[in-house]
This record gives sequence, C-alpha cells and structure tokens, in this order.
Amino acid sequence: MEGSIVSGSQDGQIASPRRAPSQQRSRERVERMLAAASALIAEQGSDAMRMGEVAERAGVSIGSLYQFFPDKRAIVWALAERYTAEGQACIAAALAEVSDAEGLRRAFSELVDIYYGLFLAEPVMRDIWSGTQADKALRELELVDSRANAEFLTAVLKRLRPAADPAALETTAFLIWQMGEATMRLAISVGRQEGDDLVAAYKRMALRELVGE
Amino acid sequence: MEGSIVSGSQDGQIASPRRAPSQQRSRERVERMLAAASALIAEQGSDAMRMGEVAERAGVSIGSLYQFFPDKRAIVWALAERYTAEGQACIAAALAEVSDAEGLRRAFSELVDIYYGLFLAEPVMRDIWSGTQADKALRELELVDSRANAEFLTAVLKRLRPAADPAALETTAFLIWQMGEATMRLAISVGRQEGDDLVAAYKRMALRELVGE
DNA sequence: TTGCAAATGTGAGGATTACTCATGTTTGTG
DNA sequence: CACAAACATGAGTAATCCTCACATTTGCAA
Repeated sequence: MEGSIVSGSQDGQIASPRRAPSQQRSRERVERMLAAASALIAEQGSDAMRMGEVAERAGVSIGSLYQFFPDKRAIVWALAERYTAEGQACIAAALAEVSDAEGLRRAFSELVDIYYGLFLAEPVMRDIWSGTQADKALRELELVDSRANAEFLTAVLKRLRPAADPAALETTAFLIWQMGEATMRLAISVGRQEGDDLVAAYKRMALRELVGE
Repeated sequence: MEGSIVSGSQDGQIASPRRAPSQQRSRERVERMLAAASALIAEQGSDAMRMGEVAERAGVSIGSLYQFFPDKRAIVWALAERYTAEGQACIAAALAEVSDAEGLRRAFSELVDIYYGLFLAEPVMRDIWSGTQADKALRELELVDSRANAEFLTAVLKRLRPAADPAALETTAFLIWQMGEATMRLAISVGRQEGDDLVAAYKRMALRELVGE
C-alpha cells in the first residue's frame, strides 16, 4: 500500500518514478508532507496549494518533497487514494450481506447518506473529487474506484435477479454509481436545501431502478 | 452578446474587465483569436493551450490577446458560451411543442442522441465540458446552462402532469439533465461500446422517470 | 482637411511557481 | 568502522501567464 502512494506513475503521461520511503524517519516525513498538503487543501483548495508551502508546513525542504512525490498531482493522488480505499471497505461491508430487496433499499439509502455527509463535512474530499475531471490520473482513479464499487452493487443485483442479463446489470450498477457521484458533486455546489432535494431525488430514482417500483 | 464574451468577470474571483471590441478590425481579430484557440484546444486540449501560441496562430501580439480577454480562462469561457447558446436554441426547439408522453419520449431520445453525437464529434466541446469541474467560472456557466435547459424539460412535465408538485418536477428535470451531462462525460471516457451502452441505459432510466413505465 | 481623443496594437520583461540537481548528511550493514 | 545506499537540502532553471509603457490607427468634430 505504501508503494502505491509513491508510484505516482498513474497514467502514462507524466511523472517519473520516485523513491519509496524505506526508513522510519522518511516514512514519518512523508506522513507530515501528506498532512501538510491535506491541511492546505482544506484551507485553500488543491489548485491554490503551493509546493513550497507544503514543504514549509511539513518542516522539510522542497527537495525532500520531490524525493517521494514525482509532481504536485501525485500528492493529491496519494490523498485521493486513501479516501477511495477507505470508501471501498465501507461499501463492501454495507453491501456484502444484502440478500433481499428490502435489505438493498436500506443499505443503499444509508450509503448515499453517508457519502453525502462525507462530501459535506470533508473539505479535502470535496475538493479532490470536485476537481476530478480536470486531472487525468484522478479521473482514472475515480473510474477504477467506481468500477470496484459498482462491482459490489452488481453482485447484489445478480443475487436478487438471477434471471437478468448480467452485462445489463453491470451497466446499470456502474451508471447508478457514477450518477451518485455526479449528484454529490452537484449537490455540494448548490445551496444546502436544493442539494438535499437532489440527493433525495437521486435516491428515489436509483432505488426505483435497483429494486423496482 | 459580444459583451458577454469579453466581460470575463464570470465569478468574482479573478479577471479584470477588458475592453469590448468596437471597431470592425478588432472584431475580426477577436474572431481570429477564438478560432486559433479553438484549433489549439482541438489539437492538444485547453490545458496545454499556450497563450503565446494562440496569439501567434491568430497573427496578433500577446498584448492584443489580453486587450480583449482578461485571462486564459476567459477564452475558453467565451468558446463554451457559444456552445451553450447554440445548444439551448436546439433544445428549446425540440421540446417546445411536446404535448404528450409519446412526443416527450421521442424528443428526449433524439436530444440525447444529438448530444452524444456532438460529444463524440467535437473535440473542443468535449475538452471544455470534460474540464468543467476544474474551473469555477465554467462550472457556473454549465450550471446556469443546465438550469435553463432543465427549464424547458420542466415546462413539458408540467404540461403532462399538471397535478404533480411543481417543485418536485423542477428537481427531477434538473437532476435528469445533470445526469445526462455526467453520462456523456463518462461515456466518452470509456470505450465506444461501453459508452453506447451507458448512454442507452441512461436514456431508459431517464425516460422511465419522465414518462413512466 | 485636419487635429485629436479614444481605441487598438506591440513585445520585452516582471512575477510566479513547478521542478532539478549538485552536494552534503544520515542510516543500516558487512 | 567503513561504505554504499538512502535521505536531505535549497539555490537555480525553465516555463508560462500576464503587465505596461509606448507606438499606431480609427472615427469624428471643427
């Protein structure tokens, strides 16, 4: 897992490989760098985050930063990856044991609420996923993450509707998941009341599709 | 309309006001600048577009560029605004005379196809709307545009379901529209086959919501 | 026509910022 | 304890957005 933070290769367009921290000291320093970046993103957004500022706040030199992260985006990517890892575990747990329509309805509804709450409460998460579309590496990460999450949903659907075309179920699950993320991004960029309404409407639409009328 | 191209104020965060071209000569030059920008975006994407390159290709100096556009984003914004204006006219026309469920089904289905085709065929449009989330001014423009388009859809729904809660219809129309845009963005970032499937699934879901089972 | 103010045109240079690299320091290990 | 590999440093490089002082052109009133 620590390897993936550093790899930063991401896509195949930029970013040269960097050293992975192997000593205790450097591992701690990398953590400080990520914490500093996280704080700065929370304060000003990832776009306004300056590499020099990250280094200063982490108490390291600019050179050390680039020792472990190939470029600025890799730092954001590393933070994003932690969120996705956390999220996936949560989603897998919520959907693993669903075996009937009512269970799916409850689990899905709860998941949406949790995610919406996270988006509202976590400025870093909000910033990263809002800017997702701009960065190819992040878009890729989100796509992979979304597919993985949709996979859990697909598994449930296959259990509930064994007669249905598996490919169609996969498409449906993936689309619903992506729409959920789009709805979140939308909801946090409008007023709170309207955001709540939109999330509720999404939930209703998605459930109609997932468990029928 | 020419005023809006230049205003560039957009959001309230950056961009100082610039002069609007009042002479024939400068209007033509502004057109050349936009054409050059458009070509460069088509070739390399708006992110890689360099202001110096735009000026060179338009046959003007870098200073002239900044005479009419407060900053780089304003150029992209000006192009985006043209697309939205064109789109709105098209959408308004397609939905204006819809008066029954079957008509809505046909019109909506056709609109989705047209938009998907545009996204596939127009690299500039694709680039601009893909990067929408990154730029606050563009996000705002998309939001305003989306609300306007959703308005047409809302009008149709109110005609078809006069008994329904108007606020709920508005939310539904807006959400469906935003999901459509999200689906387009998604569809063009995966393979062609999967993209087609996703758009088809979206169409089915949206229509279920719009005209019922 | 002519004079002049406003509009327009120019491009060298300022300012910012991501990122490099030559050099020095620390750590683990035979 | 020697020594290679890992780590740390920060002044400097490069790229790029944007400004500004000054030159030119245009439209128009006298």
